[in-house]
Amino acid sequence: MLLTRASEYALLSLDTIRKAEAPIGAEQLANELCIPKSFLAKILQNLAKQGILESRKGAHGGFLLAKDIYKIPVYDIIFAAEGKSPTVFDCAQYAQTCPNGTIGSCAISPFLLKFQTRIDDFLFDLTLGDIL
Amino acid sequence: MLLTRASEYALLSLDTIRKAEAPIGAEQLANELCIPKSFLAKILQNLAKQGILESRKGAHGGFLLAKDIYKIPVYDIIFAAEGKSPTVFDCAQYAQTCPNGTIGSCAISPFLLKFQTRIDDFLFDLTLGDIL
DNA sequence: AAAGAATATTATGGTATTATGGCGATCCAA
DNA sequence: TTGGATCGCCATAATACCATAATATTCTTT
Repeated sequence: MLLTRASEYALLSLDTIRKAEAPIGAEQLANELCIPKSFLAKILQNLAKQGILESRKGAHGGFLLAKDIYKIPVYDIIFAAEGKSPTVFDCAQYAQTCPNGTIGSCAISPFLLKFQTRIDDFLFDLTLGDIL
Repeated sequence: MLLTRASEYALLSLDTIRKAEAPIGAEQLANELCIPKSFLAKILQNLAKQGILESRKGAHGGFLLAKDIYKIPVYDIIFAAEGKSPTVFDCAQYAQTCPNGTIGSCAISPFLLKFQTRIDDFLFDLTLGDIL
């Protein structure tokens, strides 16, 4: 699978957060969406680091959107949630056992690159506002 | 990752097989491509079942292409190699723990569907001949 | 100061991927 | 017809990653 639950949770959370008027806490969000609290907290933190969410500590704190939903590419959300960009096939990861050791220059490299580019472009051009 | 090594091995194998004039055995192919024999054998068998490869037993047997490379969608190859179609995100697999239990009708379903369709279309229209 | 809430770190069970080995069934060729 | 070559199938090990849990710490508002 290209995406894991982290991305699902991230997108669902953002949908709830954008509808709220005040900051929402991780725990409340976890309850509303029936998502494990700890797991969600980590995802929200990553979204905040990426500049997608703003986090406020202390009483009446929580998370809120940091920018306009039409200025947040879906790509950024997924990258933050997964901790890496969604990849078709990661040659580098298999460097040790790449047949012939021809990383990036084998018969199927052009195909993989083109495929990857298609996906990246799609996710870059699409904003959170477009899909909600 | 969207694809596993099974797809990589399948595509590399098909590239070698199409260049050969006589059937190639699984063992020889494994040696040439530096791929574990048993693992490769299973993949080749799946490609044969799918009608992409033809298998010949006995002396001077092996695998050869069953049809023209421009009539083999990359989608079919991946499906055969992976044992399933490449999915962006499989909601059904998480049916038990889907937030709100709204499978296929949550806020992000339309996005997931559109994304999946893009990938499917890309792989359907692309043939083995196009990428080699 | 005290309470509320994010932040950070570590650990763990489960599951999919990846890889291996062996043996039987089948087929071709001499 | 006989023997070697090859596919076909099953069971299993090892590895890696996903998803989750638990806990302690830091920060901020009231």
